[in-house]
Amino acid sequence: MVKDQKADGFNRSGASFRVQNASCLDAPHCLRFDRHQATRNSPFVPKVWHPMRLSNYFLPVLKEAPREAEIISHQLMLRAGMIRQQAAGIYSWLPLGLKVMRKIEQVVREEQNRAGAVEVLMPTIQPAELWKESGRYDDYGKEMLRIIDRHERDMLFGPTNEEMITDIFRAHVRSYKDLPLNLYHIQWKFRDEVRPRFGVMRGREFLMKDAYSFDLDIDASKAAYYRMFASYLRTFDRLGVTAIPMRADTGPIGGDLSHEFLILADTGESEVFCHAGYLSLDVPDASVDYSDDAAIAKIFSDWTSAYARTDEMHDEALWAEVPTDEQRSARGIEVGHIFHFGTKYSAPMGATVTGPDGKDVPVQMGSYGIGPSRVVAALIEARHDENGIIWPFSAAPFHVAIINLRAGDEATDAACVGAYDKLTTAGLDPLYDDTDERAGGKFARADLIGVPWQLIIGPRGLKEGEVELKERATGERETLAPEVALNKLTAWFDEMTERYGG
RNA sequence: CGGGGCAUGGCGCAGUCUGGUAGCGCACCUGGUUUGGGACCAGGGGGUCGCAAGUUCGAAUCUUGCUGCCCCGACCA
Repeated sequence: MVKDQKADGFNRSGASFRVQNASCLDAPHCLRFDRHQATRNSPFVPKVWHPMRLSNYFLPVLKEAPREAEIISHQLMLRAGMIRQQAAGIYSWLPLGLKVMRKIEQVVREEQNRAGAVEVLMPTIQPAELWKESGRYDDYGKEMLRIIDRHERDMLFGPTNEEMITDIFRAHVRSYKDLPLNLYHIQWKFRDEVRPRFGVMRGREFLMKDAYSFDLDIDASKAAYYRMFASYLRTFDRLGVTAIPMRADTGPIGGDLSHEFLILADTGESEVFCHAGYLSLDVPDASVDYSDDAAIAKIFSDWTSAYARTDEMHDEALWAEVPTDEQRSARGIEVGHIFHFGTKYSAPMGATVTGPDGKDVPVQMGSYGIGPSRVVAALIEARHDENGIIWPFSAAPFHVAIINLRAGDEATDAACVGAYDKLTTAGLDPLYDDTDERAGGKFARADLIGVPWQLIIGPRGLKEGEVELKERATGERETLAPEVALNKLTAWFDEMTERYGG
């Protein structure tokens, strides 16, 4: 932040640039024309553009949901201007949707890094050869989008990356001393689903974080699995939802140890059955020591000892052993899936390391997926009301909407801009609604896009030295002195950062 | 891929049965009055009615074929 700048960061002269809030991930600062402050006859009044001024932002909200949207998250994502459908199961991400997805991605990234995984980036397009080596080129079926390039080479749009990561591993790793190793990336995948549906919940193109672990033996590989397991618990906890690990079928990826993580939501796709104890189990906190195999194994054991299965894996006999008053059945959305699959890829593809005894052995592998694009929809399914979305702190596109009830009124504008500066200085990411819409429209829009707080500033309140603060989740409104409201927001921000900020 | 449905301006819809050359609400533009929970008045712009062929003097409307999208099922992060 430039220190000696006057409080009005949006000064009309446009003479000075402000250092952009680090949390803004948008386009570089540039000169734009502020249509709000422009007169009708001369709209080209250049000024410093701030992207988080709503009149300069791109937030195409809809009053009515398009007919094709059936489920609530799809409807709300369309209404809140987060996405635009381009074809069945294929979406453009508009600014608000992109911002949320990036925040989710960042939480996932931080927790992967914390658990010892190392980020890479593999391409979306892969050569068919690798898949012929593993035998999956023929097995994967029509879900894999096959492409022929200009040289008549068989290519494909990657539905997953086991083959490619195995290729990278075998090219660079020779010794058991380089293990354990866990590489992950966050990249777009394409699966040509027979029937895409529910918006980005089951799209054909989707963003996935996929991690791959490499270990010398099964015990070490299981320890790697447990670390990812623990990091998933932390990831979803930080995202403000309860995700319960459930024993899963291994599916086409194969393997013999697998769990799905399901967010509980009334509108979830699958029916789940679990022991009530899961709803109050402690999630490992930020001090978790991933180098302590025993501690991590205990987390795994604590989170898997009681019954928890989806309808597909449901076992009535085992379920009957759960005391009736401890049984909970609910709906869930799968947001993560982890597999241990041993040497399924390393053996056929020759990914071996030399062990301490001098013998080459194929590495033990596991893979670990979370779909950030799906998590966006899943969070909405889990957290919404009749007025719109209710974002958790970590995924919220903005922390607070500053609602100017009389845009153009000098004192009100100044108060809003002053609040904006104080909040950004404190680290918050506010959205300043400086449009000249009516109050009702602004409130409805702020509710719809689900920003945690609304700071409502108007001339009537200012005359009494008051502003209003509304909490989105509860709907509670308080009339406060501006300083008190700002202090409350910054205190909230500090507390949330402490609790969910990683 | 099996079953069902839909396709008319940016969004939501009427008009189709019973053919006569397209309408409503929201949104958008202009002017004015407004402004603390989705304002009002006046004026205005925007649609080859998914595509193609056919029937007819005439097709959004009838016939045939195709395409796209949505829902249920099988499949899946």
